[in-house]
Amino acid sequence: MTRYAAAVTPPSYHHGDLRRTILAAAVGAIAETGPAGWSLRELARRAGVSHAAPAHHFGDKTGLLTAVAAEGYTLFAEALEGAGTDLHDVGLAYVRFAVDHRGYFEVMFRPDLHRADDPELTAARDRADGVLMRGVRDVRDFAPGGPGDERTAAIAAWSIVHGFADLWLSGALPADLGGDPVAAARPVIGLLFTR
Amino acid sequence: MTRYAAAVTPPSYHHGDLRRTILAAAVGAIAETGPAGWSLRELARRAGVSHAAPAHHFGDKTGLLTAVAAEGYTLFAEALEGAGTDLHDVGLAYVRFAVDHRGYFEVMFRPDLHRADDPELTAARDRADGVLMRGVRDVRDFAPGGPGDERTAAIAAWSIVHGFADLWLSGALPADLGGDPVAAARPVIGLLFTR
DNA sequence: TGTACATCAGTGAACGCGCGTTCACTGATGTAC
DNA sequence: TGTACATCAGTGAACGCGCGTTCACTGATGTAC
Repeated sequence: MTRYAAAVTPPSYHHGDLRRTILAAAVGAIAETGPAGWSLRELARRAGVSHAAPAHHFGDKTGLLTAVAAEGYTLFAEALEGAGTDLHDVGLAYVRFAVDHRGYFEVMFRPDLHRADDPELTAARDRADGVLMRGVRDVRDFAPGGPGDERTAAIAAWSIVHGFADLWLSGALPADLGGDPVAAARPVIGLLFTR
Repeated sequence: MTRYAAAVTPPSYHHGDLRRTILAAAVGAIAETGPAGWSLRELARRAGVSHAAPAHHFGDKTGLLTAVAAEGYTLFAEALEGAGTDLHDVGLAYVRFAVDHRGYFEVMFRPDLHRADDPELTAARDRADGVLMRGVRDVRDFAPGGPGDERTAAIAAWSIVHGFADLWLSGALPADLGGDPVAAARPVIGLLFTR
């Protein structure tokens, strides 16, 4: 009943959730054609709203991409937190997020696309960074020793999962790895820990 | 004397190396504002040629980016070959290339920007792939054992250097790593081998 | 060596188009009384 | 409960602009004789 309430509600002059609709359309468009493969007008057409609506909510394309990145980092932090405390699992969650939320991921690590001083973006990114670093701090067993090694280990773990995700998304990895990026990443990441 | 011959040569109607000039301008523009941050007309202005010249040589933007990627893969293969046979050194050369030739690197792993069936691009990429894979095949000592492990090790090595380079270029890594990406990458990559 | 001609790299004016932006307007919603 | 009004999300027409593309033209170079 109420499940379909939104669908049967007669179209109103006020959309109600235009901001969210535009954001979702942007994420979809980015996943399909990259952060530069569309115009604000095209996005509005896609979302079924007037072409002036995106500007009304986000100002310009940079503002919209900043909002995408901010929401992306929030979802990212939640995904990593949900993976638990084992660094191996956090790494797999990293890869899974990148593949499942390509539209967010492709914008998050492109600061040239953001409004750098946006407080919402900064807060969301700091949160995600915190989760990543906390995960690493708990695992000293693959850092041979010494205080400097811990950070080196953190960057190595970050690099290997980030690199795998990026190569997977770009289609550069051999096709016979199969269709499941998380399964394919498991032994690769494992190589960093088991020795 | 002849060092400055090109500079004092009177301007001729025929440029002589327009293709190369445009290519160089494109690589510079990409390094500064990314593969989508400029138009063909803007590029022509930058190169000091007529706005119709880029189309004359490359057809459209995809054609130009395809040529950039093809030349990039050729330079990349040379850089990796020049690093020798030690996989650790090849990895550092990978990072150095990405940072020193950002304009090429940013296009190479973005197949959505290329004309996929371009024979020159395909040949250049195959060559670079060959160098990478040969480097890995020589180093079995960090693959715990078994034939499947060798490929896993190859992908792990590729992922860690690619990820480090990408994170460095995006500015995501902590600032106190210093200004030399190759020096910063050395212990990180080392973590994959020494155990 | 000189002349005539074909070739083709590169030019620049002109075009139509989609873009971002502006702005007066519409109409639903919330609030005061 | 009813009326009046303020607010503001969203619209749609109009604008000027830079873009990619086309195309007739220019002029340097190479070749034939």
